[in-house]
Amino acid sequence: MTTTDKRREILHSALKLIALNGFQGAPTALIASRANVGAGTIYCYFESKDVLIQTLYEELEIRMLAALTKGYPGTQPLRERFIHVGKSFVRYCLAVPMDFRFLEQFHNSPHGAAYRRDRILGGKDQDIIHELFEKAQKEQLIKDLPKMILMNLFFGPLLCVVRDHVLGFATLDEPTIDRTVDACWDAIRR
Amino acid sequence: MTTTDKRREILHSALKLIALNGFQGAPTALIASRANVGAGTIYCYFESKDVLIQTLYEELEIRMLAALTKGYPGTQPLRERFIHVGKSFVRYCLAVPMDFRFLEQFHNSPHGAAYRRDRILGGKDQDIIHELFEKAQKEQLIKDLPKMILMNLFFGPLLCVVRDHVLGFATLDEPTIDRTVDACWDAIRR
DNA sequence: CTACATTGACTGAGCAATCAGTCAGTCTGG
DNA sequence: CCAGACTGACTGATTGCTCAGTCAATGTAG
Repeated sequence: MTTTDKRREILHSALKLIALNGFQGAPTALIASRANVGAGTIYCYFESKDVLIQTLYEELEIRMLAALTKGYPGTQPLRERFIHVGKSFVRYCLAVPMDFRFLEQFHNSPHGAAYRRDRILGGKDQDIIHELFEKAQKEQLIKDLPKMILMNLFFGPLLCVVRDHVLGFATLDEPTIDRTVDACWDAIRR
Repeated sequence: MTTTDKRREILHSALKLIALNGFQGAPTALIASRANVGAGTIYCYFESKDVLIQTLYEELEIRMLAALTKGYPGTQPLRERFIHVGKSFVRYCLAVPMDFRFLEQFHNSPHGAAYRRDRILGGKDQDIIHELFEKAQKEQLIKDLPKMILMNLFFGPLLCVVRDHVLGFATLDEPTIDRTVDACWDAIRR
């Protein structure tokens, strides 16, 4: 087993434990043993448990953004772009439920709040999705509300619906996903 | 200070600490000292920390449901009832941000998942809000989607928007609240 | 004085992080 | 080609700390 394998095993085992049991239910000793690695090995690769978690978060966020961007219909009408992003978001989350649960745990923790504060107050929020909302607003296709509210109107329900599915409270099939994303568009369109 | 006062002080101090710092950041020793009470006194009133948290949750949930029900326009058109519930929800959460933060912490914890599972699978979910969605669906005023998805479409964005306000990422004024709730109605209406 | 409420030092469990030690793999001098 | 020195990735018992919960001692109301 190479050095990189161990690092990957540690990240994977941490992801799984945190997704299933929360930060509480993922002691370093358990992360190590599930990764078939000594307790100290974690600290060869990561300065602290916090750094491990932060690293994991950043990797998952990059993968998520890539999934939303993949196949992005940049030339089609804006409405189609919103629908694409919404569906991609739901499908990606359902495809990697562990990643989704981890991201949720992270967001609802002191880590998450701090991270978000940095991003928003640091003006670092600038990606394809922010662009999309700004353009649609300029073209008066969507309601005249603060961008953050529009984003919550669109993604808020999707987040809730995916959570309910992943936790086993509901079941999402393809047609239901499509119609839910359409409903989110109804919320923001003029 | 009477017996009841101490109980209330303990609950209040726990609420505040958990809302601000999460379950992690609310050790029983600190809850007790902030309540001007000995560490053992908590256990005169509550079997365990878990029971204390559960009790607190149930009290807050009752208050919240009361706030949504207050002034409920049971005779007006269904749309107006939705708007009333939506606005009441947002206003109440903004009025008691600590309660809101606590409820969020609770929902995003093992406690919350277990509680929710009991409610949903036990078929205990039957209140004025569920009634409202069912009636609107029977009258074909709202979309033909599973009730749980409709509820997420309506309340999901409100939850997100209130969270952003309470965490200081955004500011909600009255007109914005009104227009956001209207947008949530657009999401579910036919 | 009695019965009960309250206290806070204490206990044992569980935690993140450490570090002295191990050993497979690599290098070096003969 | 090989024996012996060396390296550093890896290990896991240990450390120091925090926490929920306990209980003997103390306070207090009737």
